[in-house]
Amino acid sequence: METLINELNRGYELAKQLKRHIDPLESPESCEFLIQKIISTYDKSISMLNSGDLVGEPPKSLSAGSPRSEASELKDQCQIGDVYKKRKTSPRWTEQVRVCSGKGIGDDGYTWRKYGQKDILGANFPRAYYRCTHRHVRGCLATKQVQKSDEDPSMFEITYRGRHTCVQTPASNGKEFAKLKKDDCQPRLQEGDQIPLFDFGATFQLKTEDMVIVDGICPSFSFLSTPIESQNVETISFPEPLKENHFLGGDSLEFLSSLEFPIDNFGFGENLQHSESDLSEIISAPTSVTNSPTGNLDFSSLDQADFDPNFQFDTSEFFC
DNA sequence: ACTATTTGACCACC
DNA sequence: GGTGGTCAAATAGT
Repeated sequence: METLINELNRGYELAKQLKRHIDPLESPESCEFLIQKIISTYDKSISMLNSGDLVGEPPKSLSAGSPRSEASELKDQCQIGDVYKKRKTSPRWTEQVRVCSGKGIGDDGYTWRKYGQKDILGANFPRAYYRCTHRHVRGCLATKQVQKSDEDPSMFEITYRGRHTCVQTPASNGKEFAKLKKDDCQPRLQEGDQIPLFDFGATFQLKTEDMVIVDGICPSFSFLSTPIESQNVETISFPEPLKENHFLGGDSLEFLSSLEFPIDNFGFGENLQHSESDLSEIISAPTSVTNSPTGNLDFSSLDQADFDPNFQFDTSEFFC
């Protein structure tokens, strides 16, 4: 295990060195993206290994934040009348994900409703509590906690608790998607604001006229039709140059357009009028990239595609 | 009017 | 008794 950690650390450092040697002006955005992806993967893997998350875990991908089996799943099945006793018997496994960027944190494709916030002892920032919007309608007991990192205020630590028992689709969850909140450093969107794309740091200019375009593009990236069971979370961070319109900002929408995603597969062709929250949701949803049925989708598919302008996602695999 | 967020209070756990 | 998680009334936003 120690050797493995050392190797991962080595790879992590090498990837960072490589990143430093690449001239952003000469390198394709894809290279920058992939390198950042590598670093992110190493970072997560190391964290998982150091925290012992893999002990007793099923052989899932190292790059994903595997659920931690804190207690028997049998407890998950308990039905407790007293709401306060639910804490005792609710699903005990948790997932943690670090999300780069102070905007659009935790936009993972599910709709969440904030139900509380607490100052945590020893933490510089309060912890926000969210539960699935469909808690009452569909009895979904999934919750998550969002807390700004003490070490790096630009990072957020998100802890997921419980599995979604609801099935959320872009069309169904858009209206209720968690609003951006000032307390979480998520300023409300306004025309001209930069909003995160993919929720890993990339941003692009939000313009009223872009709405339709975004509606057409973002669903392709939103791994929203998330399976109930798979909640591994992937953190992908774009380097600063990419945040500043080099990759997805401004004219870089061309890049997204060039990917030619079959948006009709998501049912967005029928409803191009989305609310602001719809947009933020759609855009940021892929925070949990590995929420896909593949369990570890990552962007390996992008690797294979080498950013071929003609590349298309096989959505049948991701969204079925 | 409806929905989401805020926040003080309550409760379980350690 | 302290702390964290949740509830629910009050408040804000649309």
